[in-house]
Amino acid sequence: MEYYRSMLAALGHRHWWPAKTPFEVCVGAILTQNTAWTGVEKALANLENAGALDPRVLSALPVPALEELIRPAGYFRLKATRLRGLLYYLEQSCDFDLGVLARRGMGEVREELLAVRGVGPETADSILCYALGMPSFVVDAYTRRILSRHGLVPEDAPYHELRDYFMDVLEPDPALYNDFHAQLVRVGNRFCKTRKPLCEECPLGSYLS
DNA sequence: CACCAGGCAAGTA
DNA sequence: TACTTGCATGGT
Repeated sequence: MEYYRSMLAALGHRHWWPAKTPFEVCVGAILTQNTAWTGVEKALANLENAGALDPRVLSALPVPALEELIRPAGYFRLKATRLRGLLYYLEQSCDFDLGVLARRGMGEVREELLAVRGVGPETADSILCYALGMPSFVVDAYTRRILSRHGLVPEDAPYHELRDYFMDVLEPDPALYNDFHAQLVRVGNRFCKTRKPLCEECPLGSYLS
């Protein structure tokens, strides 16, 4: 919590995820897997220009066409199938009305998302938090890097351990989880860019006080 | 040129 | 169960 207060003071509220609609969040969550956001932006722009940032239009799109549109996000064949899988789930579970999912129990929806091929814990939590407005803490590479380098968790700590680390302490407040993860990404992006063990300039230490 | 980016699943022993 | 590998483009 001290980290959060410090980052909040330094950076201000971020209220995050660059997307216009909850559905766009779902698409972005798949596209950004192990990929720089710049490529994802291009892919999303392509989809937008094609009028395909709509669940029904996107579902009707032939796979090769979809692959071409998302090519700049990398792993395009893989992600095309993953998107189809997620679309199928969204249609079956709520007929593309994400508000319906948002009113159900978080644990239940999380399990269902994890059962979709190509949806792992981070993607599921991103959708829960940023598309459905639920208090599911998102752990990503930056989160792990920042916490482990500050000796708060082992470097190879499993996903759920990091998630619990936050959720055991924080109130289940969607806006808080949203902003907190955004802060971590911002700090990681600016100061812990590399995978290599040291990030000398990382000023998180100075955020603690 | 080498390395990295907001993961995940499948294959191997 | 615990490693390893494939997936692909674009930027530094």
